[in-house]
Amino acid sequence: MGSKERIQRIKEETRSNILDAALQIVREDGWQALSMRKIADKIEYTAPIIYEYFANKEGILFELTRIGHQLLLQDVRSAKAAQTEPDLQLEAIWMAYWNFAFSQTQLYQLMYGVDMVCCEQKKALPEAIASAKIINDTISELMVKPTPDMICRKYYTFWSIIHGLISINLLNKGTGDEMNQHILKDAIHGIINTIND
Amino acid sequence: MGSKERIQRIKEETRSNILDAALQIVREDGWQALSMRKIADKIEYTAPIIYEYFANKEGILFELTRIGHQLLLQDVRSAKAAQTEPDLQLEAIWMAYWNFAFSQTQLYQLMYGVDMVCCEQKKALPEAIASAKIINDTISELMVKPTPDMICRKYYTFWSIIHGLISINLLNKGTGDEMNQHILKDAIHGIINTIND
DNA sequence: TACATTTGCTTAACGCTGTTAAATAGTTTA
DNA sequence: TAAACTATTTAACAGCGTTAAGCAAATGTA
Repeated sequence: MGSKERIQRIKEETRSNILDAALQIVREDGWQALSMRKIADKIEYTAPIIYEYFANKEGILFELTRIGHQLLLQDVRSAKAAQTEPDLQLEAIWMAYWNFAFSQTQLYQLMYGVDMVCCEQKKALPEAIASAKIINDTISELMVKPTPDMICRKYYTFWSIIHGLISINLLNKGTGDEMNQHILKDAIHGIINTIND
Repeated sequence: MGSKERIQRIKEETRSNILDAALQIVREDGWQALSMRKIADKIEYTAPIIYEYFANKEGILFELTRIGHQLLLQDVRSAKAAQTEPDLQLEAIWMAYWNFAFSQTQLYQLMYGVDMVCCEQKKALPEAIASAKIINDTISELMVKPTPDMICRKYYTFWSIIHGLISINLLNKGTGDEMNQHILKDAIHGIINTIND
């Protein structure tokens, strides 16, 4: 009778289990180790079951990308809220990106990896847009005469150097050591100081 | 009789054909389309033949990485040679990186892609080291009191922002449009101007 | 209660992947 | 001419993403 909701509930649970299992496999053995059959093994089903919850493997990756952007958005919001001055807010936000990349490396790789799929959709992800908006707003607050074009340019400059530093550190299997964190802070201050040029 | 050399020659030719075929496939349909059988088709052999020239697929990727670093090294050398002043040399070198990324996108993806294989070997590649040395020397010439530590830090800062900007542009399927080239030049000048801070 | 239908799940299969071993054809050597 | 060696292919294995068919258990209906 009233088991409609119960069924719905365990279905959502299974869907969540699939995502959890996928992430667990990737954390243990990297993206190249992820397969539908391994996910199925982990949730104690067989592979075809997964296709009742996701259209295909890319669908799972897309959902994980979304989860990643959700988590990052939370961190960005907290970072901004923890500071009052725009310059400190901006620094805190980029440090949040940095920390996210090394604490959630696999999600970061998926979200910003070069060859990873789901490129088109990413742009449209509301969580990603929300994070970008927070950053743009903070940059705007720092400018004496902000124009959309200048804000965008500064945003790209910031994002490039952070993403670049992170990439190099991830490539070198580093965990974001002190020297590079130093470089990051230097670069952030450099851009902030010349933000009105 | 004297066909030993001829055989050697056509063997080297086949090896080269394998690499050419691989690169051609990747240029046409992307990295995910590359397979041993497709390479074999293109050179009009069957797949197992390839294993007499390369240990495995990763061996091909490694060799392509090497070729990429060789080409880039040439560009870097030309860029430096075309200028006399260190600051202009440095700008020209980074522009060479930028142009390489968009003219040889597939090789660039292989050389610096996040999830691509051959990570450990890359650091040891002599061509990659040679390019890095040229850049470090040029940075050193720009400094009034260069120390290894500071040179390294500036190198990382440069490389991060260039690699970051390139990544974003490649992700957005862009071809390195004018605005981002503008950002790149701005950033380079910014770092050069504060190189002694 | 008996039959029909739907649901949940598995098995089997297709075409693809990288890779290896066995078989075959072709050329060289004795 | 017979034996040895070389070049190349065919066949196969295990794994991949994905789909279709089958089965078994639960549900709805008479």
